[in-house]
Amino acid sequence: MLDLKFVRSNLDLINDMLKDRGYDLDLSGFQSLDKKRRSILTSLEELRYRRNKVSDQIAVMKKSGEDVSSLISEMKAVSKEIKEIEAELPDIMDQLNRPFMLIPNIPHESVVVGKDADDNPVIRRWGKIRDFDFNPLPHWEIGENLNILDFSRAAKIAGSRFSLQSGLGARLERVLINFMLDIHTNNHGYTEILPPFLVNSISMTGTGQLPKFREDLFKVDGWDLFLIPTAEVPVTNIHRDEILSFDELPIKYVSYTPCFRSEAGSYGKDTRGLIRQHQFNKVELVKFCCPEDSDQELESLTTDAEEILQRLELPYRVVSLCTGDLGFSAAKTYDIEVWLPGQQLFREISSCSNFTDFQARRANIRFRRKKGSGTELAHTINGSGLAVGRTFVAILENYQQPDGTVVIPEALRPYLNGLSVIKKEG
RNA sequence: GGAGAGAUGGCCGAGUUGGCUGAAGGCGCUCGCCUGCUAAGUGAGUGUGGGGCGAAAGCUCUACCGAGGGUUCGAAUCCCUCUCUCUCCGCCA
Repeated sequence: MLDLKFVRSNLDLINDMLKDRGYDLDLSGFQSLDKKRRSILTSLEELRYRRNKVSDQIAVMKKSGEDVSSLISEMKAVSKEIKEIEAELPDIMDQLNRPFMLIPNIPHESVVVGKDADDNPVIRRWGKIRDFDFNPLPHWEIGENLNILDFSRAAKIAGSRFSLQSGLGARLERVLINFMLDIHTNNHGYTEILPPFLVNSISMTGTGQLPKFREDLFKVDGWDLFLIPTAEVPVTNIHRDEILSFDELPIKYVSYTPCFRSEAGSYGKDTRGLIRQHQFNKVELVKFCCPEDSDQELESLTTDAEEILQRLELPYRVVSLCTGDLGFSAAKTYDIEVWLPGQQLFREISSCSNFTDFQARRANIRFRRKKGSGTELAHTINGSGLAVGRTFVAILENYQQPDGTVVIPEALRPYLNGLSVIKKEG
């Protein structure tokens, strides 16, 4: 959510921004609605002032035994009027808020204007793409051949877009989670969080999933609870409605959670393999910092995520999302894309974003520079560090051997009792 | 699931026969004074959101005592609903 006062006085800028982002949002009614809101508020507060004053007067007069019946009947009318105006207000607020909540964040000045993913500039590349002297297979074939991935039974149990890992497949996934958490906590100074995997609608609104993206969420029938689509939701909401102190910033959290997404609207896309699942594991990095640091904190969060790929020796590139590809709440986003030789493409494995004060305003996350000074909105930053399932995919495809086995990256071997290769079991 | 208790400012804690209580008192914190010894004393200040005026400092109004409704001229105080916390019983990983 943007600042109301800012929008009020920068409507042209907002409209340009919406165009850059490819949004079709009509804000023409905004100004008159906002004016109406303020005039209603003013008259309401005048009436309340009067009521408060006279009520005090009544109390004093009553004590001294004076007759107050005429004042009371007069105030009866005033109270009635107040109630009528109060009843109007929610409707105005709602009319004003509905489009307002649908305005996306303003892109950072460094974000290039573009239409879609094809316009995303590549910022840097890392690692050498391996030269295969055989035809590399996609991970679903590798995994099923090794009996560590089973999509048909997953479909039997739950349906399409679910997966089942077994044996070393399950173990590799678990070990990857530990590996990532260990690096971020021990080497990068993040505090580990294990949050609820279901959250209420207030939390979902705080991070921007609601009201705009309800169809993407799984809701628990009969409860005000949703399955989290990312740890960003519970972890960012840790400090909802809080005033942080300057000294504790930046706050850095790392959290492993499963993530649940309906993937509505992506029918027919990535139907094979582990790429797009209703449930997947992710290790998420979340930061809270002061405004002047958020640019730098996004850079360091991104390199924190990159380090996982470097240690696993998986080649990747970093792209900066253009205006047309940028997410709703983000001012700037770096996508880290890992190379998948089985599919001959770079695939997003982490998305690192600076939300500036956009999420913080919704979620009411503030900080105070000094005791007694005013409050300011914090900036929030988050990114995957990394998507575990896609890391699993990248290992299978990049480390596959002609005989169908998969070599385990050096960095993971200590987590697997020194095991160096995944062979078909049983 | 059954029975009961509670939810007040950064914290503790008054206030429940409705009326200068945005809220006593204490602690903490900030600034000043005093003092000189790892402390004590003393003075002042110390919530958030919204509106109006102002270049600003600031002034002023309004709302907020878990949340939402209701009663009333007037509610932290009365009534209803909900949420959360605690205690006991039951059940359970």
